[in-house]
Amino acid sequence: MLTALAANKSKVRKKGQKRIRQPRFAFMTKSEVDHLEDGYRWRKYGQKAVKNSPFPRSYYRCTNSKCTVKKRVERSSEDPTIVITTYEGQHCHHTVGFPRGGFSSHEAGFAGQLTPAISQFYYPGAHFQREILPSITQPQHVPVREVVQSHSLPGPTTQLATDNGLLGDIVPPGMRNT
DNA sequence: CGGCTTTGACCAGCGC
DNA sequence: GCGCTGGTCAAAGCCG
Repeated sequence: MLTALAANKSKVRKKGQKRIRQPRFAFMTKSEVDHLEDGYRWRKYGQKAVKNSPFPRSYYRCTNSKCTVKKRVERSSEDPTIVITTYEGQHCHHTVGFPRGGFSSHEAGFAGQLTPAISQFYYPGAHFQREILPSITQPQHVPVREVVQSHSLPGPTTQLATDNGLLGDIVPPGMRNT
């Protein structure tokens, strides 16, 4: 890389903004691909190596300018075949035409009304099982929603989810009665 | 040509 | 108070 260029870049830089706490939803998907189609279009804006995992974490943002939903995608350090997708925020729009996948408008609309990641259950070619942990159905003081999805046995993944503590996410009011 | 990915650096929060 | 880590930005490059 050109150092001169890098120096020039640093001059114009001014980022590192606040960290707004938004509702997050974590999903565990057993898949060989990192980026699962969920009916929305995502733009990758960053990738970082995280401490607890040998695999880098990718950061995506919804391409819809009016939509502030973000998502993090990382692989489980214990089972590389498990992809942990964490959604932050809620979509303020329906899915786009699903240019790259096999989504029907009905399913896409359904996903848009619930949570984007739910649509992953319809990921073509994979049979996902959704497992909602007790803390979800019976939210108490901490509105935590933990969803584990896998197209294999949910047992190990459930264990993983709890062990890693990666799925402790806040559920927005509108999401609880689903 | 437009959109998306890559990549390095910056910033803020948190823990020690 | 300092250092570490995570999260975000923005320019350049690549691809369709």
